[in-house]
Amino acid sequence: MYTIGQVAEMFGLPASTLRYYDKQGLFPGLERTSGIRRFGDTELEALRVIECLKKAGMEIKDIRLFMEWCAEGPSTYPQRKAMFEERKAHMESEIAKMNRALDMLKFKCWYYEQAIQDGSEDRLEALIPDNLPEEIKEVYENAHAR
Amino acid sequence: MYTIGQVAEMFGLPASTLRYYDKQGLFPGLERTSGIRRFGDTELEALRVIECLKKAGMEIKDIRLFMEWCAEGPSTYPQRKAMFEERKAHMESEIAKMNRALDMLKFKCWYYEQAIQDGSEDRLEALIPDNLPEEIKEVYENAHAR
DNA sequence: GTAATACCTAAACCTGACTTTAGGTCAAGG
DNA sequence: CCTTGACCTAAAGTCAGGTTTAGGTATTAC
Repeated sequence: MYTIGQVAEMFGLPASTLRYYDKQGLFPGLERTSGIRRFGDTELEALRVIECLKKAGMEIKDIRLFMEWCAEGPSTYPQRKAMFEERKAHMESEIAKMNRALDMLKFKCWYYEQAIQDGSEDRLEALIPDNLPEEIKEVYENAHAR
Repeated sequence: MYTIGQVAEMFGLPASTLRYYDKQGLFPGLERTSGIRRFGDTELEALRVIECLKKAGMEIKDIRLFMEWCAEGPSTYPQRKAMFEERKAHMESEIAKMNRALDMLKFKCWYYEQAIQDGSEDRLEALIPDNLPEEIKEVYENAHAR
């Protein structure tokens, strides 16, 4: 069992955030001894899941719903699974979009590299979009793909 | 040249957002005819870059800085390149983190699949962390890697 | 002529996710 | 004893990134 300060330390979060999560209902079964929160393995695992679901773009109120399902027992396995499946799909599409944005960034890095060498964008603008060198063509096309 | 409504349509954004971006200085050279905004190729390209940089986790005020550099001419190529390089690195690390979170989601999907079949988490809990089947072991380890 | 559209502005409002503030309890150390 | 540190609460404040509102102009459609 850990105090709020220890958990804050472990996860690199301010204690105020943990209190806030608790208030939002993210630790349904959290115990206390004389008013003081006691974080156990359940809560540490919950926190790992919270970090994951937040990175997956989920809102606090939906994470709370998941935590409530966990507290309800086996009857909610299907809902829990469906939530993870939905998040997985969402996240895969987010990662795909980010990779496209990343290709745009790569292209811009190459572009400014050239522009610095040339001293202007003139030569470069003549290359876009059909006369790009092989080395960068694919990145450019991926970045601009619909 | 396009009106705000046409651009909104093209990018699937509300016109209010485009006005907001303009107010935040994201279209430094935007022209107007009798008060009405006229979006040209420069602004469309700016908007593509804005969407990219937003996806890369950049704040509006930093995007404005970039747009101002663009308006200043070739002397700012190095700053612009540095900004993109920094964003590229940031984004690569974000994508890596998201892939770890995704592996957590994949693991949870598998976990609940099993739990539903078993009717409880008991057998499952005995498998974690050292007796997981090959099919899911790597995903689990990646998800929990420091 | 007047009504519907599409544009404009400034300013107020909203949301999510925290963070800060102000005030209080309690145990240990000097 | 009394101060320091770690905990507690409720409530107010903050911030980014928009969105909505209220009121106005200009063009086109009937």
